[in-house]
Amino acid sequence: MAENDATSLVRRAFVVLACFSTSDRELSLAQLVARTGLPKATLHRLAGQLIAAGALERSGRNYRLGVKMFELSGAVWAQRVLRDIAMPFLQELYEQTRETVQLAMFDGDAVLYIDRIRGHNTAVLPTFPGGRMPAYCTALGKAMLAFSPAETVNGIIARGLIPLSPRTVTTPNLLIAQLRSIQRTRIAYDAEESVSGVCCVAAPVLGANGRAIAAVSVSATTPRARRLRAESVRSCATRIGQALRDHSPGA
Amino acid sequence: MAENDATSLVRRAFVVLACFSTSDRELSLAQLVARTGLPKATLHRLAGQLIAAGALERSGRNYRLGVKMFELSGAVWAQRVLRDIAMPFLQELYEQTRETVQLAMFDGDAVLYIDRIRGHNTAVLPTFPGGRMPAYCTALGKAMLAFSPAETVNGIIARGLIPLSPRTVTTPNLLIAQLRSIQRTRIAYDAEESVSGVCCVAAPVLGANGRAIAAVSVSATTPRARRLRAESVRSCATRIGQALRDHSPGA
DNA sequence: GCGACGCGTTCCGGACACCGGGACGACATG
DNA sequence: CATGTCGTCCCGGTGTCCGGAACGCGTCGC
Repeated sequence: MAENDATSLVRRAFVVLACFSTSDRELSLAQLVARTGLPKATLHRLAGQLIAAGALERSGRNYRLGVKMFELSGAVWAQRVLRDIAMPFLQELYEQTRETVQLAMFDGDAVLYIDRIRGHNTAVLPTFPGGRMPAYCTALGKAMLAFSPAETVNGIIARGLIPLSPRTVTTPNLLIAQLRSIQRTRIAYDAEESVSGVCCVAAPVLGANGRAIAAVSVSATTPRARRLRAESVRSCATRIGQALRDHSPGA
Repeated sequence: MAENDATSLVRRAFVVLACFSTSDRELSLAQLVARTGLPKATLHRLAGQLIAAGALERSGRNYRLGVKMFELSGAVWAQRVLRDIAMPFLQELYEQTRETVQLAMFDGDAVLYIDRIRGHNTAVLPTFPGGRMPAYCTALGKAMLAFSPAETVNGIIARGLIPLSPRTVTTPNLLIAQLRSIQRTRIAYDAEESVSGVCCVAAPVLGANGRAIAAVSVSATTPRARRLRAESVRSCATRIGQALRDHSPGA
């Protein structure tokens, strides 16, 4: 485990917290040891300190993230402002489509999900606010990649297009062609490329400089996806972009 | 500053992170020093470590919370499950009312806001997901207090009912009478008690044991508040409670 | 029942990551 | 120019942190 190279306590603390970022609700001390490579006694003490700080909680003999981590997230300004401004538009898009609506930003090589509106009987997605997915195989990611610097795209291609589903596009030329199309149409599709059985239409939220700040998407199970209206998504994204510019002129 | 008693580095780290939990988007090193009482060199180093961990970011000479803090929040299971399950119902409530809908949990003496749906031209509230407010002067808080152990209520009263607005209820007997009424009706009101110019109707989400797990509210500016339908809010809360029980039988 | 194993908790001598006062350069102001 | 405030860096000192080891508990297989 590369993370046991960490010598700084703060770094170690966040390595431990990050262990919970996957699908695990709770982890035992032994599991944390296995994941971080930190010595058991060290980890036990660190976990105790994280509990005292509210970052972790006990659940029986297991640990889970504490409410403090939720609370601190509200103060992450970039996400909060985007979410606040986008919410009315996302809400309208949901009403127009009756399918799951998602808002995401770009972070590293990944899509970082910011918010989501879903109704009864909408597609069950593995994504959630705070979650991440590789950019190259999600409509949201591609929508943003198409309006990102070429170095970003090239970097992602160089690091490899690992398949996430049987339909993931893994050839650089095909991805680049898709991004070219998105640059023209401002609409990105994900035809079961990230999640089998789910299709997605996304559009980039652009800043004043033409770069992607975020993206909006509508997702549906494949049989229902033919009803997804690209124009609604694109319009929503455009209006969010405008609302952001109105909120922070010069941004 | 009481927090400078902290000797554990983890504790100090979270004291620093908590400085951003208020309304400040960014803080300078000097402001962090003033707020935490930690020595400047110590703080400078700690902030650097938090940056390395992704918990803080630089913005010019200032600091702000980093994207990592948003990302970790997605893994706080209790909030995530509640939010996921409640979302379709919140969405319906928004459509019925066209006013700001909020979902909250109870944490310590405070309401912790979990999610919010708002539209164009809805009331501007100072609350946001991750934010907190005293329980005794918010409809959400009172809805939950009414279905909490008596010790909880007595503790809050003993610690003092500090006014948040000119309309905040600060006499224990009146609060208790309100809670009695809420126990009968399952509806709580906030008539400009927490925020001047804003009224709120809330209902508790009850667990199988009759205790409040969370609460739902609709807020509107005072002139529009007479249209708020208590029955819609109560029905929404009841259905969320049922959905939670279906999701985790025995909880 | 007994031994082995895995788990979490606790102890304690050692050490090194962290501490913080102080120096320094940059910038703003009178 | 002098003063004050800011953020950054240095470095000797030290106390918080480290982690191996021991321990108690529970489970499982023989």
